[in-house]
Amino acid sequence: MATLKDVAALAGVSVKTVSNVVNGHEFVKAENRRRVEEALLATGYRPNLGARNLRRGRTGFLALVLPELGIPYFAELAGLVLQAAQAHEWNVLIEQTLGTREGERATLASLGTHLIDGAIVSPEALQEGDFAALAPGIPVVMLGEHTVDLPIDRVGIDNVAAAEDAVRHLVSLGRKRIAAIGAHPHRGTAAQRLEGYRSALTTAGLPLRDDLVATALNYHRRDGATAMAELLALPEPPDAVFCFNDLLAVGALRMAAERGVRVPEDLAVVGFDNNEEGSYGRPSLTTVAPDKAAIAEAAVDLLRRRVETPDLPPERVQTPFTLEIRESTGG
Amino acid sequence: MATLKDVAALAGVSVKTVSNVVNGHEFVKAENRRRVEEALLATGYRPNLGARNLRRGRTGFLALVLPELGIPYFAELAGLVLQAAQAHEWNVLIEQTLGTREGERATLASLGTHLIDGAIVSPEALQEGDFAALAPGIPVVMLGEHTVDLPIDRVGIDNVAAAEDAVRHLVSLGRKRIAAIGAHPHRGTAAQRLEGYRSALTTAGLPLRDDLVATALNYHRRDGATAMAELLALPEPPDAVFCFNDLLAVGALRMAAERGVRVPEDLAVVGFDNNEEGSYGRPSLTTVAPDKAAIAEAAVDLLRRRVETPDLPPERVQTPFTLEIRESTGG
DNA sequence: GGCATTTTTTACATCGTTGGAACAACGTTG
DNA sequence: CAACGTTGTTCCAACGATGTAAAAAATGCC
Repeated sequence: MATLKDVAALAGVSVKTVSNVVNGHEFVKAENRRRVEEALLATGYRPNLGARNLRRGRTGFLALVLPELGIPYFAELAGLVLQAAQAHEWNVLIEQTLGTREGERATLASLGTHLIDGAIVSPEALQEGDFAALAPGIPVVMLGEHTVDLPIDRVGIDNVAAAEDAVRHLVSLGRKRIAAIGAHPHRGTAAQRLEGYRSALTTAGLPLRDDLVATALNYHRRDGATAMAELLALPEPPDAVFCFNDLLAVGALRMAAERGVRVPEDLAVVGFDNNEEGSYGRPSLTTVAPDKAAIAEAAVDLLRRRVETPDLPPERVQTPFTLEIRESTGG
Repeated sequence: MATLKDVAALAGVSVKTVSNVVNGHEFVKAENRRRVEEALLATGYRPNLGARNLRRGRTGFLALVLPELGIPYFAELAGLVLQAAQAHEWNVLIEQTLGTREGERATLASLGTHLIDGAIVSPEALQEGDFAALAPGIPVVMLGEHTVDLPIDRVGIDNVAAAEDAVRHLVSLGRKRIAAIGAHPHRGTAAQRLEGYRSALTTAGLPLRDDLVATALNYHRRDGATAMAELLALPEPPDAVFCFNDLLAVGALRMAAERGVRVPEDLAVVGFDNNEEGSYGRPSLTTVAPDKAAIAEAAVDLLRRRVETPDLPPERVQTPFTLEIRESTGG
């Protein structure tokens, strides 16, 4: 692979002159510029970005830390972040934590390897104190909620309001025994959605029944199915269920069908995330639809600002969402 | 951010000694090792991978070029490649081509920027001559089939045999009018699956009817729905359909349901890819299940071998697959 | 203790690039 | 024609890490 030195030798000028041409600096004589450009073509020169970045102190990389690409929400989000980053000439390095606390800690710690200009992190299991692992001085933008309150930039939707909207919709259908699937001891997002669920029930004058709140330690389809099975086994099973993500809802729908429960007649179901999967299922899934493109763009933009001006006060960006009403609630 | 120099100053030894400790070389006195390790902890040193790789002549990066992370198959595969790459201390850079020929050409051309040690490419629309854009000397492993026959490493399943299995299964159920969804003028994978479909029909003594082969220019859910609608509008609609991927099948299932066609009674459906989505739908989807982990591992491994020994003859690795029989064919 | 041998440490050059200083060539001006 | 500013070029150092070779220290042996 050709280096600046090779090009310079071929063009009969100094290395720096070639560098000047490559970087579009002025003050290069037309004659020399022509010869350098010729030599560039002849050698097929490509800058070694590693060396360039070493010299410039900027890497041109951004890390995207998320639980798992196998989860549609994160896969879709990752695709959008990739596109948003491209506009800022950033390459994206994706790191999977597999949703474990240890994985997240380790990944956070590895961010300090000078390889990246900053990181967008979607935490799931992080807890108090884990942020100490984060090398100081690395610009980070957090996605969604987390339980720890640190001075770090954040992007996300108003989860409480979104959950309230979802549950209010179920209330408006006349449902009385509205369950929730997805409570979690350590997830900030879960806590907020639970809060919205409770507040909507209270506002509607419905009782808060603990047996209608199902915990899910993971948010995969099978966890939704398991939780649904438990709810349906109650002496007074629910007539509606609000799932904290679409995968849980898909699992719940499947289990309801297996148990002969009709959706939406016997049971109305609402999800969260608006995965494309939900709109093609039978019944199609009513769901809270965060504007994922807005999240991706806001995160990349916020990160760019922080990289350029590290001393800005931390910011909290709220992105919009809508409620997509489909067949699973009779829409 | 601390550098080797800082650590060396703190420990009172030379930079190289610190480097030796970091890299686990022998011949470091216990006393010095202890002091260096102390200093490493105190400074929170992290190696600058850019600099290290510059020196080593290796970038530590691998590009994964694929159509779109929003497609479950590629998202799942990407997750597995990430994991496989980790074992070889490779960071993965994901590039989306959005499935367009121009996107793929452009990405291939940009691989030459010295940024990566090699690339794993899942081509979709590449055609004859497009490989010229690929900078020479860059190790590349191709996933799946492509129409061009070049001396390049490849990993994939036997698509002809897999399609034959799928269609043979439909034949064994007694279906007579077996349709296919997913024919495509320029996709190697589509050509192979079509070949398998035809050969299985011929072997079973069933006629090849062109009106039962639906083209899909994209492989998204909506394309499957569109194609299914066309097939169901035929004077003699099919009693089974083999979809070239699961997304097409999901769309087809949805459309069948909307038209009041019962699956599997009136119509048996088989997909391809074994997305988790398919196993939770109603009915759950019978599908060809490639061993994705094996594909990811084989690709990374093949790439490693090629990086280390560029002169090896190109290799073709076939990974295993199974047929998962579920409700959509009465399983 | 003197010498050879082994172990441990260090200085230096290097990877490919770019910023800055220094320098050269040039035309312009007083 | 000397002094000057402008334009264009080269040289050198540096980014942070590591391989090499040489220097230094420790060890063994007679």
